[in-house]
Amino acid sequence: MSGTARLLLEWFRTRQRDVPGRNESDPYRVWVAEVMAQQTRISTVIPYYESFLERFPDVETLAASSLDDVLKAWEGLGYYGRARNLHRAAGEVRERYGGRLPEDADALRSLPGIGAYTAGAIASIAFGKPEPAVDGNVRRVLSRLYDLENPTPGCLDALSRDLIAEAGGAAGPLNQALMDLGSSVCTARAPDCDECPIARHCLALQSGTVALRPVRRRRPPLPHQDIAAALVWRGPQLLIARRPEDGLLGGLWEFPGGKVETGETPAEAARREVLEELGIEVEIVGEVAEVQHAYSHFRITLHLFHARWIEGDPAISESRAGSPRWVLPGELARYAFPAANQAVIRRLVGGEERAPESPGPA
DNA sequence: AACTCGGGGCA
DNA sequence: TGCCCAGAGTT
Repeated sequence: MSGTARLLLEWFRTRQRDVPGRNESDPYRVWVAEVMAQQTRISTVIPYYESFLERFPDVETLAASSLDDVLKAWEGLGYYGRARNLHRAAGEVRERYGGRLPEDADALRSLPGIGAYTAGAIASIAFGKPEPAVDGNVRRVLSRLYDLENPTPGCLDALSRDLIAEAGGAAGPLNQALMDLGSSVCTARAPDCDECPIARHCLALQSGTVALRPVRRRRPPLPHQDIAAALVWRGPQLLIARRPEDGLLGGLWEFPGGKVETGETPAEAARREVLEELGIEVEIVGEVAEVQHAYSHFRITLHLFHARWIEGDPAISESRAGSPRWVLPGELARYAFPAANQAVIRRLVGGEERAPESPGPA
């Protein structure tokens, strides 16, 4: 034994970190934790993990639930395709595998939302299979350990398998040790090599290239867009619509609106979009809020307006935005909305933001 | 291989 | 502000 694997396992054994999906025996719980953790910090995942499992304690419950309910539990966590895939995969697990996750990594890999990393993580952690699980942390740790500039997935896979073999096949603990090391010691910005249990084996540390591993690309500046949307009031009710399931924020609910075109004001854009998308005429009667929000690849200013319904029935119009419906402000809490809307939603649910000129509660 | 897809935390 | 994060799916 080279010692690297043994040092990793010893270091990991002394760690007691509260990480979702670890120290779990239920493969379903491991699965949910790993999907939630995709591109998401663990501290962000923790509250979602507990409440999600309380609401969907097993595959059967998840498969039998509506996508709307699953998205509501996912609201604010981002990458909503994960929730859609998880829901779809639960159905497949129920149909094909009798409600139990398959133990084989390739079978896991074929389920929606389970890629190479997640398949390896579930197989190794939940089922004890000698499979690699290379996430961003492991990629960084191995890149530094072997001083590799830009290793391919296949290369990292092979290196992981070697370490797993050195660990006597204990892939679960070894994979978790590599991930844990990457997230707490061998970090991207400020690696703490003094505290690293395998520093003596680290080729990048010997070469002085730790800060250069792995290489990262520079990103172009984020473009900006103005978005206008309307709180369309019809008496005490307001109008919401469900976004298409494909694409950005797929399946979430929103207030109707769209991009502000050049040469028009946000208020004009809000009125135009409501007419184009839902075929209803409204009059803009006031401004609600102006929200700044950043997505991964662009940023927006969301202009929200109060609007008064004039004519048109969204239920029978040829709408591109599916399933428009009228709801009371207090009912908004049932629907999953994008994070950019949350502050306004809270005010509406709490009754602080109300329809202008409305008589108010009797 | 390049793009899309959220949101939050941190220097 | 830019960068990163226990990645996957699509083209």
